Parts: sequence; C-alpha cells; structure tokens
Amino acid sequence: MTENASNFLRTIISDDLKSGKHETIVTRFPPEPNGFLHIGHAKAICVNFGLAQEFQGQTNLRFDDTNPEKEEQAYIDAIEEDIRWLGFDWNGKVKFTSDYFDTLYEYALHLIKNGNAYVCDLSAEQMREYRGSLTEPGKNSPNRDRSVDENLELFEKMKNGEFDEGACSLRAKIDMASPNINLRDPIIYRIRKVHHHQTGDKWCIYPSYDFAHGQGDAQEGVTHSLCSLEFEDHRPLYEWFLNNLPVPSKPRQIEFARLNVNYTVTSKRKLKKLVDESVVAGWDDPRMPTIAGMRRRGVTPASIRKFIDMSGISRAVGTVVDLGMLDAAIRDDLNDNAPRAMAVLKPLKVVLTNLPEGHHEMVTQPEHPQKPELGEREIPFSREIYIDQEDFNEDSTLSKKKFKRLVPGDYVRLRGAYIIKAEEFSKDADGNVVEIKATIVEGSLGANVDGIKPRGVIHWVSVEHGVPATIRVYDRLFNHPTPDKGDNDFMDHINPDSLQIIEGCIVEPSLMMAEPEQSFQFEREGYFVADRYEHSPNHLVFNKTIGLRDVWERSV
RNA sequence: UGGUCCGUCGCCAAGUGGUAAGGCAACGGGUUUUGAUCCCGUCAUUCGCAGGUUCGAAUCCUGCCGGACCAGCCA
Repeated sequence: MTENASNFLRTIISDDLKSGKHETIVTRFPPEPNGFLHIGHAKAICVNFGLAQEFQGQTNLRFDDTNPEKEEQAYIDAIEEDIRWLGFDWNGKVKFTSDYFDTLYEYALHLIKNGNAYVCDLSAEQMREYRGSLTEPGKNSPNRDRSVDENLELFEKMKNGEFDEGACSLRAKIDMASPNINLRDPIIYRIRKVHHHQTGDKWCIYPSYDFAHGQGDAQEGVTHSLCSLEFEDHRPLYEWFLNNLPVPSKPRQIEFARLNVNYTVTSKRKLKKLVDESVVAGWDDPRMPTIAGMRRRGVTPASIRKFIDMSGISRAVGTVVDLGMLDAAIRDDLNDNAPRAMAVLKPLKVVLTNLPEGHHEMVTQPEHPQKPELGEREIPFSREIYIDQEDFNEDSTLSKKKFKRLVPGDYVRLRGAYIIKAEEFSKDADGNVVEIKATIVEGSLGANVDGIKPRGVIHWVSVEHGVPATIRVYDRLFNHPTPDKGDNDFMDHINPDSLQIIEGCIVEPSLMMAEPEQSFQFEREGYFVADRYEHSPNHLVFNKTIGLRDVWERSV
C-alpha cells in the first residue's frame, strides 16, 4: 500500500506542487448527513484523506447540510465515527456548509446586484416546462428581467418568510439555451420553512448544492475538490460562481469514477429497503456494504484501505470491481495479524482409547505460525476430543490425495498434538456417525514417527475443556453479480442463504478471553471476529469474516 | 437523436509518439503439523472497430460501434 501506483489525481497534485501553483494542498470529504456511509464512501474518504496525507496536506470534514429536512444529527455522529474508525482524522473542527450561510447570503446579494441572479415566480412544474429538454433549448422566465431593486426586495421577503414554500426561488441568470442543462438559470436559493439541525430556525431559505459547494470550498481554501463523475456537468457552473463572486480562493473540481462492487448494492434507497423490509437486521448487519456492517463482519480498516488502493482511481465509467479483490485484501491483513485458534463448528466426539481415563495434558501452539514474537498459547488436550464432522469419512477407500482427513484405519495429525488412528465408529438410528474410537501414536507429540504418514492435519478441541459458542456464517447478500443493473429488481436477487447461525460450536478455552471486535483465524476454517455487541465471556459469539482461500473446495 | 465523459488480459489499472507495468482471478511447481501462508513460474505480437498521418501509434487525426451521466425548488 506504499507503492503509490500512478493515477491522474496524483499526477495533477504533484504537478501543481512542482509548478508552485500551490504550496500545500487541501482536500475535503463532504458527506450529506442523511444516511450511513458505505463502501463507495470509503473510496471517497480514502482518496481525499489519503492523497492529502501523502502530499502532507490537510483534509476538511464538511457536512454538506443544505437540505435540512433530510438530515439528522444521528447521521453526523455515525459518519464521524466511521471516518475515525477507517483511520483518518480531519483538519481542525468539523465543518458545515451551514457555517457559511451568512456569506452565501451575501454572495447571493452580490449576484443580484450585478444582474447575475433574479427571483423567479415560476412553480416547480412551470420551471420544468421552461427548462426545455435534452435536445431543445429552454425559454426565459417571465421574471428574468426584473430590476435589481425589485429582486433585492423580493429576495429580502423570501428571507423574511413572507412567501410560502415553492412560491418563488432565486436563480442564477446564465443561459436558458445552454446545451448543459445545469447552466439554464439554475436555482440557487429555495424556500424551506423547516428547522435546521445546525442553524435552528434562523433561516427559511437554503442555498442549493451548486451554489453552496464551490463557495464552501473557496472559504476553506480547498485546492482540489475531488468528486464523482456525475458532477462533471456541474463543473462549468462551479466555475461560473467562482468567477462571478468575490471568493477568497479558486478551488479546482476534479471528478473521478465512483466505486462499484459486484454482488452488492450501494444506493441509499436500496440499502434502506433492505433494512426496512427486514432482509437484514439493521444498517450494521454484517452482510451490509456499509462501513458499520463491514466493521461488524470483522473487516478491518487496513483491509478496506488496501482494497481501495488495489482497485485504483480512474475516470472509466461503469466499471465493476470484483468482490474477490476485497476478499483478498481482507485475507491479506488478517493472515498477517490475526492470532490463531481452534474451533469446531460441528462437533464429532473422538475417544482416544489408549489414553487412561481422566488423562489430560497441555500442548502449546504459537499464536501465529509466522510470528513467533506474538508468543504461544496453551491448549488442554484430553482423552475425549471433538473434531469436525466434515473431517471424518467412513469410506476408507478414499484416496489420500482426495481426502486428507480421518478415515477408518488410517492416520491423521491433530494440529499441535498427536497423530491418531481411527479404529472404529458408531452411528445413531439415522445413520449419522456419532462417535469415533481412535488411538494415539506414542511419541508423535511434536514429532514425526518413522513409517507413519498421516493423511493430513485436522483441528480439535478437548471435550472436557472446550467452550460452547455461537458462530454466524455469512454469504453474499445477492446471488447476482449486478443485482440492480438493467432490468433487474435487486429484491429478486436476494440470496436466501446469506446467514447461517450455528449453535453448539465448541472452541478452545483461550477464546473466553476474546474481546469484542477481536479477530482470529480459526485454523482450517477462516477468519472470525468476536461480535461487537453480542459477544461476552458468558456467551461467545463469533461472526465469520471470510473463509480461508481453499483450492480443494473448488475442485470438489 | 443535444451536451459531457469513457472504452488497454476474465476483473481493476499503469502507460500521454519509440515498440504493452502492477494487482485480483486462473493455471503449473516447491516448502509446509492450517487442503492456509510463503516461494518460483505461466498468463495481451496487442490496446472497441475501420481508415489516415509518421521511420515508428494504445498514445495524433477522421469516421463508426459500445457504455455511463445530465431535463430535483436532491446531493
């Protein structure tokens, strides 16, 4: 994550610094506090904060709060938490576009005085008609040529609440025939008689995004205003305001492609529907592509950053990054950092008959096989152990190549302990194997034994010492790579088996010490995290973050 | 069919006139008390297509094809 592959944003910034256009750069992350952050926002965060960090600049967090009826304080808090969790911190205090409402109002007056803005009485519907279409020019508003004085007076009345919502609006006077619809006299102030979460009841007129954003950037000395491709058509307008207003600086807007990942959806509306219709348990359900959901799933901040870095930045539209790339980033981080442990998801009892009744001893295993500096842990071993049901097959003719686990009459290594040989097994009335009798090979603890070649290595937990746990296994939420593209209704492509709750798992006792949100690799199973909210020493609950890479499973 | 942008390996992505980086995936092989990790190797005579300019083009020009976005008093 330090190679810094070349991309057009890095090139622009580095050129601006070299040429002396800027001595230092300032970027900003401008979320609207009207929903939870998701993987797509993670890219915007990593790009804005990451680039600034790389070039020793600053990044402002500025809530773009120009539409109070959709926004809430709760979202502000959640967004701040998500950004911090991702590992970033902003420059100074949190900022709000509403911090500049006074200035923006002055700017509107400035435009009016210069004949660059007018109060328009057209209704929303009329305005749509006057706007024209993609192929036809629009028509001028009948109010377009009002005098400066009249506009000043009307705008004053708008501000004072003398008009109803929708009765009129303030528009920039640009060009109703422009091929760019954003330039056809866009609305810059509208009447909204609602309480604002930051400014209270001070205002009943609010600036539009287009009017507020660039001016907010200019107030803060933002040098590079990075946004997504859909704002490309707004850039001429962004620049028009900057050129017609006495702004303190001239930021540059640069667009880049947003992140799309397959097998998921990221639109706020769709995510909300999943929550509202109880397809998932909430915004932070581990199957959700939200930052909070991924966090709950056990995805680490480092792996998200790595993923964003891997997937790159470009202006190519309609690209879809393979979820497998996120998986790779997660495994990469967790493999390096997660301590190992043993957990049996579907227990099958094995009695070691050549060990005396009540026998038990401690065996030691490193916390991490490639990192001895992380220390060791002690694991109790005894005469009765559990192995996973899937690690035994009664068909002893299975080849060693095909099944590297326990079969009757053959040997297998118990990870960190002895080699054992399955002698016999018993079944219940339904034909399920319920118990295996096996023997340990003397001298095989921590050593190989001449002439005995175990088929493989399996994990285990002592019956007497094992601790029960609940383990939740997640699969992708959708069974279609692009659930909301084209004619697809994303609700038709929900994977009915995206959640499996396994009760009665038995895990090694050291896991009783696990803290919520601590990640482990359960050997041979995958990466798991102690649930952020429901895990406790009295009730162990782990969420499966992702399985180990498994070439064998694919060939079956 | 108006405007803007984009098309480089299955996926992402460098490259900006000098003869196709890298990552993910895949496929071989080695190490291994995790079928993991790690290591080694293979994987675009070709850059949406067709012409043109040039000693030389993925990079420049022309035309065509395909995709994305824009007609909220949303951001």
